Amino acid sequence: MLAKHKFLRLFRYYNSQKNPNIKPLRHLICNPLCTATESPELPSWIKSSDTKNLDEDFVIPSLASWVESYKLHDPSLAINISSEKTDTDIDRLSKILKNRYPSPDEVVQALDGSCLSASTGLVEQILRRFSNDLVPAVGVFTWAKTQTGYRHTPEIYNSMVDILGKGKKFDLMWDLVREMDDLNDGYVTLATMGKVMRRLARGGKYDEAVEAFRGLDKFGVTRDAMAMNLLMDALAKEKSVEHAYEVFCEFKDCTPLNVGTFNILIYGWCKARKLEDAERTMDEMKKHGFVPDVVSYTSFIEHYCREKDFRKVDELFMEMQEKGCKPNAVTYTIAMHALGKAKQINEALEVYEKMKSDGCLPDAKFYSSLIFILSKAGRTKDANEIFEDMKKQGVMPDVLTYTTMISFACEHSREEDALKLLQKMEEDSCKPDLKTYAPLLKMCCKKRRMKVLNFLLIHMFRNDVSIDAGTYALLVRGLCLSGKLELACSFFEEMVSKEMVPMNATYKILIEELNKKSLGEAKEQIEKLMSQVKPRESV
DNA sequence: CTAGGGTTAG
Repeated sequence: MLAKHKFLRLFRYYNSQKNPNIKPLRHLICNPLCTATESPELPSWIKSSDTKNLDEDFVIPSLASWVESYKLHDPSLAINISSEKTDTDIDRLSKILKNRYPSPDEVVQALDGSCLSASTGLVEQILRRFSNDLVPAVGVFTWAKTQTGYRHTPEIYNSMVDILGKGKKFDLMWDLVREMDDLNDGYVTLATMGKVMRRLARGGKYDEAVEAFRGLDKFGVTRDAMAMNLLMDALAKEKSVEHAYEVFCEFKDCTPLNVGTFNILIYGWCKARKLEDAERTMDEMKKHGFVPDVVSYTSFIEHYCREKDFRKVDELFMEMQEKGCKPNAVTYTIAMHALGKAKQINEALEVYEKMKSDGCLPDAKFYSSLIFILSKAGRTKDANEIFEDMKKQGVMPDVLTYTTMISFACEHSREEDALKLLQKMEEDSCKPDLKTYAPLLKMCCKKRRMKVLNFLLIHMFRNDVSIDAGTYALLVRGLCLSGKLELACSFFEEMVSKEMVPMNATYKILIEELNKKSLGEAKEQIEKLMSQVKPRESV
């Protein structure tokens, strides 16, 4: 049967969407937890591979009727749904966390003294809101476990594993994985171990990531093609395609391979500018009886785009045609974007024309790129027209489209436009992310709009967007350049208090500015903080 | 998450 929390998320999702994007829906529904026979049968379009071009008038009623039949199927859900409306718990909980307790234990104590009760929705939201803030995240997670009648879902465990990995707390991360395993309830899945491997790879612990893969069966997870691809992808994306290749060599004879396995390597070699290795992998792929597909070719096209070798890009498009491999929206996006960035705007627009004549439909990401290159070329009016036109074509702007529009509005100091777009996003139920807020924050620093800055910080919090080290760096730097040193110092302190390691450049600019203004006392304070920063965990 | 993101320079 469909897990309750999952149903609730689905419910919230369908309640909030004006323009359904099927991808997250499928992600929500299509997993082993949800495929049991007792559940009302899912609408068939959810499982169909054609996730694009489903229109709203069709999807929403279909989903709504499924949700209704599900409610009948499990009447207890009605109660949960009505309690969804009480968003005061999250506010009260957040207020307590604002006290910035120094350790998770103290968070637990504070929460024990409150009359809050844990629920899946509440914990999920807190973990999102504090995903870059370990003390409150771990505190709430630990506290919720002690609440009677509450049990963490596997997804919440997975989120916590991910948060610990992101914060480089690898020992704690492993402890938690073992704790999940001890529950003996199939809590550790490939989703869990995927996060583990990815975080280890990102932390440069390549060997440990491989070890995690080797030991998958200890947690009852199968070492299949999907698991191996996950590991290889994690390694290849973190600048270590060589490690990915080693994994490939070691396991290729005892693990089933698929096209994806080879594409991950091709992509990795291309990204690392090792074209010969990429070509060798392509040959090896053929030897294994796999035919290069659009993904394989697109990786090569991207490589030549990076090299600005557009003659070679054309050749590859031709080769694809010969081989009967149709380029898709991704392929066209890459080619157009690269031409636009290389200031060959007319050639870029030709790609758009070619795409249309080839019968390939643009998607939101494609339009975002088009808007980006037009704006970059100073053609703001055309960019705006495309932004309006895409909706008429039935493609709703996504977070990247809005971020692109907001970035350029900020770059041209069109404050009002930028904020209106942010508001429009909300109306469209399109959630902003850190990259959406970054240009807005930067603009506020530059123009010394402290009230707007404050508004944005609250906006972020309300949208569960947790500030990361990069965003703190942007704030400190921007405020330094605008002479708002007091605020710059307080963000620096906040950053350090979250165990983030400031970059040298961030530290340097702050010290320099404090020196310039002869603020000796504040400078000493910052130096003291910096000396207490724990050096990055190594080996 | 097998491929498409502009990020931290004036």
